[in-house]
Amino acid sequence: MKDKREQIIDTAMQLFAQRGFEGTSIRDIAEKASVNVAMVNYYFGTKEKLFEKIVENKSSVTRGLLDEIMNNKDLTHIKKIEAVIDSYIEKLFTHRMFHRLIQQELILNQRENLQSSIVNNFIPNVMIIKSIIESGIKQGDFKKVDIELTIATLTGTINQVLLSKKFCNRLMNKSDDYIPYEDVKFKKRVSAHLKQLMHDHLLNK
Amino acid sequence: MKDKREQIIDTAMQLFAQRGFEGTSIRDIAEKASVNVAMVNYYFGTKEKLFEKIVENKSSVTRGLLDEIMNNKDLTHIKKIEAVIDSYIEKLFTHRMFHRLIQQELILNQRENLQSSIVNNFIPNVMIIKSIIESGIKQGDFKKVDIELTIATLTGTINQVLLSKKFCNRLMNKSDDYIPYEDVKFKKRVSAHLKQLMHDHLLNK
DNA sequence: AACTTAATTAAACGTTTGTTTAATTTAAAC
DNA sequence: GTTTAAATTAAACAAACGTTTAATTAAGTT
Repeated sequence: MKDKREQIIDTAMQLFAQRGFEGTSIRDIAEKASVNVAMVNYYFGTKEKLFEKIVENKSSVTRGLLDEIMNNKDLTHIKKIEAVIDSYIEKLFTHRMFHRLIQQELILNQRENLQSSIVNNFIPNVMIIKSIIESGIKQGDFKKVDIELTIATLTGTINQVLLSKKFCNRLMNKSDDYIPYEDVKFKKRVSAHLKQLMHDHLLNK
Repeated sequence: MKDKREQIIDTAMQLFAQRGFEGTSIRDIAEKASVNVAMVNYYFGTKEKLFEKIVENKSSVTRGLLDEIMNNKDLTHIKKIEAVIDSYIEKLFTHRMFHRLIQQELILNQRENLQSSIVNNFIPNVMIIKSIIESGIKQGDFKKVDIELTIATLTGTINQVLLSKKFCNRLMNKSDDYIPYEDVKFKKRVSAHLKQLMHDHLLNK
């Protein structure tokens, strides 16, 4: 049995991701987490601080993986890009609730500090991918592409299928109750597409 | 001078797009639109109906353009794809407030009917692009790609730079007050990237 | 000019909201 | 077993919310 603090965080993240920050009341959270309403403010002070705590908590987990890929000298440039793709898909699909939450926060222009910290948290990842592509271009493995927009394509494609289940299912001709994100076959399909796309786009032939 | 009904719709769309549906109060809308609070309910009944009216209003405008492209027999397959890209960028950049609004609604899982109608509204566009790519493959102009995910890449890339100004500017190394969506050079850059990407990905060489 | 409908307003209504209080229970320390 | 602090509760609070009401003004019709 998780302790109540954790229970609140987990429940709040789910509800925030589903209904948005303003769309979720503290009473909603408390009820679903089976705790008293006052416990939320007791542990976190305010609703906004709870929100920040969620982002803070999860962000710390998602580091260091891309560094390994970049520094792995056994991999060619294109293999590194492939590893980045798989790492990204795995991470975002697994933590999709949290990912939806911060994407919403990015689109909304409320809470500037939080938005800044989210962006700042993402920039190092961008830089790593950027340096891989730059190196690939320098050494003649890759074509001279628009690096920043190529990164936008990578993340944008994943977001497009990840952020709305309904949209994804209609696009893929699946039924509404199908959950693509838990289907290994679907993950592999997205991975295969992005790898093919990057092969085509990056490699000098 | 616009009439008050229009003024309410325009203001509400802006605020909904910026702050979300629940994050925007009727009083906010009324104040910014310089009308009495009661006018919103007088014209639209409820806040939710106002929201639906906005989506309904705008959706009707955005049709018919892709059909022309598809049926234009002077264009090769790849030229059609290029035309689709430019048409999409133009449309989404111009109506970016509205686009943010419906993207938010897609991510949120509230208001199922509205979500369905948004998805339904988008599917015909998907089908047109799909049929272009299918035809291209059939006639040997295009490679056998993952059609659905290629469409996700097209829309996802645009969304990625369109939905959050702050994210876009940081990715592109621009200052925070720069508004990329009103800069023709930026539009052309996105267009050029997507065309290059689709050339690489689709064309049989 | 009288009448009718539409537009507009300020005020009020009942809920829901985030948060606080004050009292009570549980757990830990001595 | 007594003391002290932490955890938990039900109740209350003020503010903000969407919406309605009832009264007033403006516009259009006969």
